[in-house]
This record gives sequence, structure tokens and C-alpha cells, in this order.
Amino acid sequence: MAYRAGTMSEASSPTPGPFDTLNPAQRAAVDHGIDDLRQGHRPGPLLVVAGAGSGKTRTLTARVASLIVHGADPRRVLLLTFTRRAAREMTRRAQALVAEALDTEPAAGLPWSGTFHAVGQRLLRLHAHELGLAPEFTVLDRPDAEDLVDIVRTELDFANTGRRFPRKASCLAIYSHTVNARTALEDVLQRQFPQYLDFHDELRQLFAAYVEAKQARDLLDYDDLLLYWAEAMRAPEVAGSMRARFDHVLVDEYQDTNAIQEDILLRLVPDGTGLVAVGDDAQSIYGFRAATVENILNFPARFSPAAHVVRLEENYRSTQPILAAANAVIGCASRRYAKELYSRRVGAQKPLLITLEDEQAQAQHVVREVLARREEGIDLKRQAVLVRAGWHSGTLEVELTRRAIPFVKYGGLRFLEAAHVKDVIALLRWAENPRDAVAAFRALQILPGIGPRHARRALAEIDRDGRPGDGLRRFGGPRAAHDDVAALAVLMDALGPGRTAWSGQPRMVRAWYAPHLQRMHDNAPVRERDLEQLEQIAQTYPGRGRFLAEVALDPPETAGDEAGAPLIDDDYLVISTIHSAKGQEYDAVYILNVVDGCIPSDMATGSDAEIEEERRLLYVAMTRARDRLHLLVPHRFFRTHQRRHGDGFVTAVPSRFLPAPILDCFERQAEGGAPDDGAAAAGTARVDLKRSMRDMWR
DNA sequence: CACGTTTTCGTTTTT
DNA sequence: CGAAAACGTG
Repeated sequence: MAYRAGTMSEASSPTPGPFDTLNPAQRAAVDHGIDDLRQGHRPGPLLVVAGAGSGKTRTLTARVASLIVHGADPRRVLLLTFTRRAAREMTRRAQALVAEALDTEPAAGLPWSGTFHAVGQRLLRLHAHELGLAPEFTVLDRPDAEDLVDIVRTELDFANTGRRFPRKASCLAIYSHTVNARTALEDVLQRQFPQYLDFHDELRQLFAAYVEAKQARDLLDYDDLLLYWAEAMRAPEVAGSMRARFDHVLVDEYQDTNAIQEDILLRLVPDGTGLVAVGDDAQSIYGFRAATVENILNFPARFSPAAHVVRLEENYRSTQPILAAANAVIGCASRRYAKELYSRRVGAQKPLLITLEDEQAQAQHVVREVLARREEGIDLKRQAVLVRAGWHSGTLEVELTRRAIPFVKYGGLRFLEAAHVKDVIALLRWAENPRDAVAAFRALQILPGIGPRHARRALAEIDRDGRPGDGLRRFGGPRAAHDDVAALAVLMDALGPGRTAWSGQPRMVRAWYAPHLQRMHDNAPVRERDLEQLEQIAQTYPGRGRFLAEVALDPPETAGDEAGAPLIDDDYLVISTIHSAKGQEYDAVYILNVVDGCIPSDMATGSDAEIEEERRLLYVAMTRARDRLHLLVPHRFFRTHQRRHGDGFVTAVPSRFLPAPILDCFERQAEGGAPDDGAAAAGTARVDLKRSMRDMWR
């Protein structure tokens, strides 16, 4: 092994070099079981309860590095993270630490580092044969999965049952929640979607058909990546060989894992040896995805002897006043958390709680502050605007664009979801997996004169021998579409096995697609540029399969506008949803719309559990800040699309998570004539947006 | 049967 | 308002 500890001196501490600056608790986490490792056996299970800003990533990466320094094979280390962003960050930092400690770059890197979904996909492909899966199975992203639901629903002909059937996105959401929470459909409907209780029977049928359709066509949706993985772990032989791949398994953000993920993990490492879980129960914010905080709470007792627990309670990120305010917010939670963070970073400035006239004033405040900070030498990159929902930053984005201030938005709409980009990818996907009905269905309907019906017929024809080109020629299509069908057949032939090198394929598809693009869209030139960009991205992958696999799970983050790559070395302001900001930190943080209805979202006030999750969300947002934190409370909201009553202003009330007793933690300001009365009312007057909107019209 | 028009409904967070 | 379901036309 190239990673032997032989180069190390016998230092007084087990982990020398870059690990010297860790504090005692972090050190304990990094060193746990290292002595065992030196004697050739693997450490017992470890849980690191790491508060916000307590150096969690640093500790986890240091542990990975330490394992490798002490002889662990990096190719046999599994590092599971929650988001793609975290996976990249973690891998990069661990590699840097190993390089620093060993004075050499580990040749293999950390090949098994990624999200649960990405790792699941790789393992399923590797074990496809044993599992009866086609190794080239297609991964459906959410819009794809919705399309398949739509296809299945049409086949079942639920359209005229009298009542309006749930939209495809709702169907998929119900399905997903049911499988992820491992509960009965009835319960999910009862608790989360009571408006659809009537459709119980149809939904059950729909889901059964959906599952069959996926299986018949080698399609796996996001949930399947976990479900199949979990299921595979029940087969002793498969479980055995999967276990044999890894010596160490480390899981980040454990508080946000769900029942399936826990199941996978416990089967992967039944006795907990070599297993490390890291997380913070106060930051669990993925309940809507069926994550359950019980996983982290119960972790130690899952093993015998119980897992060792290390707590990281010193916050290195935020100034003391900011942390005090965040502690106050989470301190109002109905559940008590095991730790209260402290910080030695002094700071005179309390976080600001600013009341403003409206969203426009809010946007202007942010622009002014952001520019002022930049004048003081804080790069735009070091500042972030956090929002509960992507569209909350709309007004601000307009203002930033107007003032030519560059920004990137995380968690916004993706490049890959644009119709024209999906069309081109559908062609490539269909070529890769001729049974991919979702891709084929989409591709066929690009042709003028081909709608759902003809597409279905064409598919049936193609399914007879699985050769798209031949099938299309047999199908022929309606007379008006003959030529277009023939042209598509030629294209599909050219994309078939052994015909065209991957590097030439995207261009070929684009050439075929160009006239259709012209016909269907009036802004064809703009879209054409997106496709050129897609072609560039495609060239960076070694082959079609790899490209499609990665693109489904790790789509390029580029926003819709043309500024993509060149922006990266520039300075830009970060706009992010709070969810996407998890694990990040910024010198200055501006949280928009800290009003009831936004935080908490009025979509999430149905149960105490939901409200508590929203409270943690605000806590997560606040604890992203290092030196400066602004909570913005626009007084008036212009809400368009009020049901049947058109647009109008609604009055907003400060978030209920800022009740009077904790307001001393903030410096309160009113801007532009906004009344500064609201804050005191929060906590007592539980007026949410929904309510005030209804009342407006009474 | 495709495609255009009208009507209705929901509206978040992510892999 | 915008997406998507339902409906109507050629």
C-alpha cells in the first residue's frame, strides 16, 4: 500500500501535522479507535454530535485523512454525504489534508465519496447482474419520473372519474413520501395530503402500474436508488460482497437520513466497526423528505457496546452576539437540545432585525449593505442572501440585475430542466436505453403531427425488436409526419451501437434538433446557445453512459442565463435557499422575508413537527453567519395570484420564531417609514399570511 | 388525433 | 400568475 504509516515519525500524539490545531473534542473524534487501527483492527462505532460551526467538516475530513495516514486504503473508505455540494467539498478537503500530512497526493483520491443516491447508483450498476437489473438502467430525475407517472396515468384513464385527479407532481410526491417513510398510503394521505383521500384506490393502482412500468423498462427513480440498495442488502450474498468493499464508512448530516438510509447503513455495517456518523439534531431540516431525527438519537444504542459519542460544542464561526441570538431562537423549541453552543469570537454588533416597507425596500437594503461591505473589503462571495423558497429572491434578483451586480443562485431552477435541453438529452437517453419509454415518448413528440397517441403506437412498434430505427420505419406515422419520422430513424441508427463516436453524438443530435427548435420556440437563438453549452459539457465526459448517469444525479448548477463558467473566477453574491446553504458559512448573511408565511412557510404550519422544523430552518440560516447577520422583515407583501381575487398587498407579521422575550438579542431598526411595532406582536398574535389573505376579502 | 383555447388549481425545501 | 387539466376545433 502506498499509504503506509511508515513515513511518520513516532510523534507524541497519534495524529501529527495538520491535525495539531484541533481542539480536544475534535481531536477525540479524529483519534477515536486509531490505536485499534494500528493494531490491525477497525475502530468501534462513533457518533459525533457537532453543533453549527463547530468544525464538523474539518473534523470529519481530518478523521478521513487520519485513517488514511494510519494505513487505511482510501479506495475502501465510503464517505456518504447529503448533497452533491457537500460531497465535493468534503472530498477536496480530505484530499488536501492527506496531501499535507503525507506530503503526497493520494493516487486514488476518495473514489467512494458521494451522496447516498450517487453511491447507490454505482453499487447497483456494479451488482446489476446479481440483482437482475440491466447495468445500463436509466436514472429518472424528478421531471422524468413525473412524465412517467403521467404516461401511466393516461394509460389507466383516470381522467374522467368526475373529480379532478391530483396533478402528476402531487402523485409523485405522495408516492415518494410513502416509500421513503415506509408507511401505508392511507397514513400518508391522512397526514400529508388529506385533500386526496378520495383518490386512495386510484393512487394505489397508479403506483402499482408506475412500479411495473419502471421495471419493465429499466428505469429507476431517485427513490429506487435507495430502495433497491436497501433491498439488495437483504440478500446475504450481495450484502456480503458490498460489505467487503469497505473498511470505513463515514456518514455526514446523519440527522437528515431517513428510514431507508438507516436500514442500508445498518446492513452495511451491522456491528458498527469502522462506522462514523456525524450530525446535529438541532439542524434537522429534511423531514419533508421523510428524514427522521430519531436516527441520530438512537444511533448509539443500535450497537453493543453502544457507539462512542463525542460532542463538539464550541462554535468557531459566529461572533458571540450572533450565536446568542441563534441560541435564543432554538431555545424556544418545544424539544430541548442536548447542547448549547458557545463562541469565543467577540463582536460588538448584535444581529440586526430590520423592518422595511416592502420587498422592494428589502432588495434595496440588501444591495446597499452588500456593496458597503464590499467597500470594506468583504468579497461578494463571502456574503450570502438566504431565502426559504427559491422565488423569495425574485425582487432582489431583478434589482441586482438592474445594478449589474453578479450573483449565483443555488437551489434555483436548473439548466437541465429547460425543455430544449431535456429534448436533446432525451434523444441521447433513448439511444443509450432503447427501452426508456420516458425519453422515447418525449423525443417522438418533438415531431410535428406526432402526439401522445402516435408516440404510443411508435413505441409499441419499437418494442417488438428493441431497435428504434427499424421500429420507426415500420411505424411510418401519419402521412404528414413521414419525412420527419424517417429522419429520426436515421438519427437513431446513427446513435446506435458502434456507429458514431460519443464525441460526435451531441452535435449530431443538435443538428437534427435545430429546425424543430426554430419551429417550436420564438427565442430559438437563446436556446441554441444553451445547447452549445450542453455540447461543451458533454465533451468533458468519456462516454454517453457516464454522461447520462452523472447528469441525472449531478446536473450542472448553471443558471438559465448565459453567464456560467466565466463567472466562476469573478466575484459574485450568493443567493441560496436555506436548505442549500446547509454546511456553508459566510462573513455576512442576509435572511429575507423573516415573516410568518415565509419562515415558517405557510405550507408548513399544519403540525407541530412541521413548525418545529421551520424553526430549525431559521436556526440553520442564522448560524451560517460569521460577523454580520441581518434578518429582514418587509411589512407589506405584494402577492400576485390570490385565488380568484387577483393581486394585492398583504400585511406581513414578523416570524413567530422571534417572540418578544428574545428580541433583546437583536438590534432593531425600522427603515423607510415601516412601523417597528410588529416584532412585539409575534408569538402572541399568530396571524399568518393565509389567514390575513382570506380575511382581506371578507 | 393533434393542437389550440379555456378553466381550474396550487403555490417549499432536494436527491 | 403559471402550470396543467379539461374542453373544443379542425
